[in-house]
Amino acid sequence: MPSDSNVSHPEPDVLARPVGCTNFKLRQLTRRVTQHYDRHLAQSGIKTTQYSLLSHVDRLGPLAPGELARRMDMDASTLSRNLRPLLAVGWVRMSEGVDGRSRVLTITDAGRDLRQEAQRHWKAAQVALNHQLGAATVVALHDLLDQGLATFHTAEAI
Amino acid sequence: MPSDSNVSHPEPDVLARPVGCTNFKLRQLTRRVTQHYDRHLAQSGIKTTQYSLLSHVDRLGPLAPGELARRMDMDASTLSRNLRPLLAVGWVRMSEGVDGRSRVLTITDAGRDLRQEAQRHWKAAQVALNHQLGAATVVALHDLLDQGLATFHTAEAI
DNA sequence: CCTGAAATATTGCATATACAACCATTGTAG
DNA sequence: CTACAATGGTTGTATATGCAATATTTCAGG
Repeated sequence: MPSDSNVSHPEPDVLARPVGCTNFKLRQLTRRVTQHYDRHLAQSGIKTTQYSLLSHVDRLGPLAPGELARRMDMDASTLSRNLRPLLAVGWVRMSEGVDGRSRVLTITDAGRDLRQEAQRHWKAAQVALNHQLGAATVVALHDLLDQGLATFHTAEAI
Repeated sequence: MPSDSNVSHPEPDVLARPVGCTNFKLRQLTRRVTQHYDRHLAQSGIKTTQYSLLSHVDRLGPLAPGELARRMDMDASTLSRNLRPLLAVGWVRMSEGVDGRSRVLTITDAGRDLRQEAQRHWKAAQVALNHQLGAATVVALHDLLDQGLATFHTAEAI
């Protein structure tokens, strides 16, 4: 049997043959897609990442920065800094927590207003993307991204 | 016909129903995957993004910064700055181009050596990812990412 | 009580990313 | 030839990202 093209392996031999760099492709598409969302959200004066952060603070209610970082699966220091503009502008408030160490994040009224306004633009961006890529493609992509996130979650040892 | 669940539309009605934010999911997975590659590549003292850049300069041969930016589908100013560390360390050289305006990028011998060394770690990272996610999943993901990139390419009007 | 480990958040440092504005050079229309 | 648009690249400004190191506070033993 010189060729195995008709053999139905559960996992083909691609295992040992990386076809292009997953990281590069991911970063490339992420750049493009972020620009797409940003162009829509620009009309509400907020970046997509900030909208994302604001939405999470809104939905996950008053909670500690560390907890939010875990939920959003990002480094605590990154979150700390990304919060800065939102705090400065007054869309989010940070108050003392139960401890002397911990803090609590709460969305403000202004923040909630902006979030509602921005949500319309986000939705437009998402719908436009669905149209451009085709709904089936987007659904399939989400499935794979979710699967990747579930598998990878936080740190794995080398 | 009250339900269309058995009708084979080419595009289901998901078009108008965004299921989660594509951008957030993409960014989230990109963060995780970049960390994965970076942990492997750390052993050769280079970041994944830099390895990517170095590889492109190597493969696409001597070429102008602008051209490289177009090929890698990134902003020229981003490329300009990302090149800085590679130039400083001497993995890439920038010389005068045909014009007084244009420049030419060339990989150096040191750069080529490092690239070869780093490539082993990149491959290990890619293989590990293939194992963790399953080859079929990675192949499917690449397909969707490529499809997205082809559709989206650079700027579209809102 | 005191001391060292654990938890929580932030800062130092380096890189990645892009838009807008800018400088230099070249090409072109008059 | 000269004024002006086009081209190629960098800089200004702002944000995103994470690792390592650093406070600060709490907690667990002794």
